[in-house]
Amino acid sequence: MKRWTLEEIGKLAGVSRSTVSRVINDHPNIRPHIRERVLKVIAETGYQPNSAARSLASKRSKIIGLLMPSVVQSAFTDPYYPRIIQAISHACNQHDYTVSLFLSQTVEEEEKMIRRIVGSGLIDGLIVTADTLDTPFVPTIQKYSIPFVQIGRPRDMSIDSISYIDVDNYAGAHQATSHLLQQGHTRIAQIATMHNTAGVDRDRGYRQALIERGISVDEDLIILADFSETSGYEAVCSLLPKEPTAIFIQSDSMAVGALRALREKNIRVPEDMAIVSFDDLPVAARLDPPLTTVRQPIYRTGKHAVETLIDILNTSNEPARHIVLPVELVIRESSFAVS
Amino acid sequence: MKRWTLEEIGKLAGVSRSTVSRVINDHPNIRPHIRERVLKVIAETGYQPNSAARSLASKRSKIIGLLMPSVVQSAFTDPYYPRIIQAISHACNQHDYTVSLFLSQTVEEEEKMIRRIVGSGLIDGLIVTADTLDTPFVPTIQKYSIPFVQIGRPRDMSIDSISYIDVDNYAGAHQATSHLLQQGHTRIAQIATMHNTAGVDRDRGYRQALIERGISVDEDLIILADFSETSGYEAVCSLLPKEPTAIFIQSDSMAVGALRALREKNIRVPEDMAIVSFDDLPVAARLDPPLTTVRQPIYRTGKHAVETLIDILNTSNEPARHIVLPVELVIRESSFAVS
DNA sequence: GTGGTTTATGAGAGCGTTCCCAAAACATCC
DNA sequence: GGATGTTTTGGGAACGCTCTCATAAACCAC
Repeated sequence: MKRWTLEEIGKLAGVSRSTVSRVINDHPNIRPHIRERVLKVIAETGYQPNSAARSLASKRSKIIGLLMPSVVQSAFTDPYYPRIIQAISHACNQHDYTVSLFLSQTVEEEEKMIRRIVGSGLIDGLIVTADTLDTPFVPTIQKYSIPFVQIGRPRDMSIDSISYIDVDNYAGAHQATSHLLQQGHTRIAQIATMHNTAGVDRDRGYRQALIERGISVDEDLIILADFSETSGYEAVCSLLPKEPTAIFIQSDSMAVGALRALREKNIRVPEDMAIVSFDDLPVAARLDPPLTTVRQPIYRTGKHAVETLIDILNTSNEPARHIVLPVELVIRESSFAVS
Repeated sequence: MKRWTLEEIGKLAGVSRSTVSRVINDHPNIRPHIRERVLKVIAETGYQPNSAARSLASKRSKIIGLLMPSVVQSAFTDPYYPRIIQAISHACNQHDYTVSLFLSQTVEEEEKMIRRIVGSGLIDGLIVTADTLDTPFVPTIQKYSIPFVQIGRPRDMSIDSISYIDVDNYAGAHQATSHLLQQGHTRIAQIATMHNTAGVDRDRGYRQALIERGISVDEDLIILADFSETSGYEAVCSLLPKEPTAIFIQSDSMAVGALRALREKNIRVPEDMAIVSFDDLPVAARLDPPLTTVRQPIYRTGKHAVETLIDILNTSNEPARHIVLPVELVIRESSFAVS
């Protein structure tokens, strides 16, 4: 398959390089019959503009990077990440952008990678999944002043300058906890994480719901975990002596581990222990019993991230965009609401 | 952060553009003190070569594409894919390559995408996960004569011209089935898939193991499924009336569904039904009972794919490389071998 | 020193676009 | 039918690198 150039296409169509370029880039002020003639030649030859030349001349590569920091790696078993990757990839394709993937294992590697990517002008912008509260690469990225959006709210201090997409973790947790309260539970435990703002916000929602009902928060009923299945399992074990009647679990994957622990101890769900969790991953509906859980729109999160970034690229960086997507409590059997 | 050019770096170091270029690209014939002087300036300025200019001049982008065809999408819940993405990404970083991700939803989209990617010279090579037996994009890729490697053996007809990395599905299935035979089972069912060559090869291994023991294959005991958890569940249901005493299940994710079905029917594993499966995903060890399963080296598969592709890029396309990685039977409780 | 050989460096051209400016073509009006 | 204004087109320069070729510098032997 021959690689054509603008010049050649122009010659075939009887016009100049510039005109062909204008046709391709949808410039106004082209006489219709010329445009058609050019398009015909393009179609016949299968001409594709050379992307390197384009980037060089226009200073835009139409590539956006997806950076998932080192810590996420361990959590790569969580189906959340594949979903978000998928969403971002699709959205990029739709907008004629290409995604490049940057997964790093260690912090140093990360630093080096960012330098290389960002310094070389390979990418126009960056989507970053904010996993931890301390995101050492953010300063680096900002130094190069490359547009980026973060998935997940950054910590408060930097919130004004950073564009982000988040889901309403606070409201979701609030709803989940309120739902348990409505079932009459008063000793509602929480399996929580504090590594990222999602965890922090969910914790806030949980607390607020209790407070609104006049129930004081019992710190003993809050167990810290790390989003992994195993940590959910362990959290339940250490929670049982404290005799809660319900648990709000901050993620489905931890809930999987939790259910396993409860089954082993012969504790019935929801009769002896009501469970509400967060995410609504596909697995939630298939568990025994099916999980009541807060559905977060992962796909839309990814889509919004891409579209927001592209918008920033096409306009300007200011002001930072903040998008918070709504969540929805999906009631299934694990919380007893059905019976 | 200022973007420097070769010319500027050269001026600062008191040499020409060309010399700086040679230092960066590790050319021989540079006097050591000059090289040092240049390197010093590069370090001080934080200079990074512009990748667009590089690609344009050298006709190599140092980007490789990872193409996952439409059909894979549905199976994106299978942890296999995240793992392989991770492996490929890491391997690329290690070799100073960048990965671009191309997930397509529909076949037409795929076609269009390939044209755009491949025609524009954006990528140097392609890694393709071969999900189905019919891979309509392979001809398209070949038309553009862009180097690529496939993950998973292609169907026989095109095997000679295509480089691929595969795991030894045949041997794995053979081992798994033999293991069940050694436990004294004779009515060994199979939950099989035939969508891709992995499924076909595993089926062959299963059959061969039976035949070697003088047991004729009972086609009734082979149920077709599609790698999904749900299909595993359903397969078990339709298998039970036929009263097998053991099942070889072609993937862990189907085994998850299968175990769920067996638990619901109060059939004990491994006492009433021995299970051996394939993949050894993290979930396998955590199931109840832990799964005996054939471990395939997913991470190494990805790594080999990248390295093989880079090797092809640096040398020539001929002859096609074929790599088959060994697998290993991991014996846990679901097959009764422990007791 | 001289001549010849090797090694190290610099300058020019070219990669295939985009962008800008000037020229050409066309339209409008008196 | 010219003068004027507007739209459309073409050509030059630039983007920042690599690659080739020519030349300058260094080296070596005699």
